[in-house]
Amino acid sequence: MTEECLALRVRRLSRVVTRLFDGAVRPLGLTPSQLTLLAVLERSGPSAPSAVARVLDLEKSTLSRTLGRMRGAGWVRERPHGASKRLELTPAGRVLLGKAYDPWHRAQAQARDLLGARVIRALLNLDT
Amino acid sequence: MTEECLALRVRRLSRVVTRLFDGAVRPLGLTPSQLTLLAVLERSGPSAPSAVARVLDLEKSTLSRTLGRMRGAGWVRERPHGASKRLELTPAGRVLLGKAYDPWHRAQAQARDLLGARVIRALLNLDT
DNA sequence: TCCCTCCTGTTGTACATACAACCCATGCGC
DNA sequence: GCGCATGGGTTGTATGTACAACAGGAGGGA
Repeated sequence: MTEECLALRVRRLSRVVTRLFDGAVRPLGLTPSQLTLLAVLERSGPSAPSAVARVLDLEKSTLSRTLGRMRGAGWVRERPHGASKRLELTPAGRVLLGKAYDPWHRAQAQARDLLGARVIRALLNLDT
Repeated sequence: MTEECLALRVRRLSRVVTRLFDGAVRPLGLTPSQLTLLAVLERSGPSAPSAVARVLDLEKSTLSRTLGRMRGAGWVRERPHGASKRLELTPAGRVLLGKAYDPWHRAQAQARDLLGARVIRALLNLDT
């Protein structure tokens, strides 16, 4: 069971990769989750939380709390929009994302070395 | 960045797969982490926490707390051993692991469908 | 109009996870 | 024998993650 369990494999891999990125962006006061969120908002422009949660396969409650912290840090802002809202980066958020690019790239390179081309190709072709 | 970020990919995948296994074993009062730990201890026999942490790429502090909960539930036991200790399953732990086999197998099948043969082959060939 | 349902988001609670700081035992050099 | 580094484990604190329960607005049908 320990040999083939996909939960074990995927979760262990997630821990290792997360530590890589965490070490890289931590000096900026940023976590991997938060960096991902900044990047998604930069790419998508103003978005509803539910849409972001769908894209990232994140539980809405999880997203709600992480956004709370990021709003507190002044990196994202939300404006009401019907029954929902629209999330957008603040200027400070954009600046931070810019500063995160180099560390991100370093971690990405480390992760590439760790995973190897085969795994990466397989992962990127996955719609999830 | 969102297109190729390996942290995003691996972490999202971990969330999806974790939810699959969580849904399967939750009725037993078990979490995916705890199931993994039961399986590892069953397979390895009495083990030092540091060894288990190494195998699973788990931070020792994380393992310490998860073990605390499992000890509280009566599924694992520890006996002192020099400066360290040895962890082992209790009979209740063994029984629980037995009951978890069917749900685990179902989740594993779902995960197999989700990931596809290519990804799985790539993952299993990874030493991490 | 009114109610009912559905969609969205937040809050309560519990667990996983990590880094940092600490405690303790062991063993080693001298 | 004595200090001292080293490894192993726990505790403090913060974040991520989820399920369940709840709140609130929007729309639809009678």
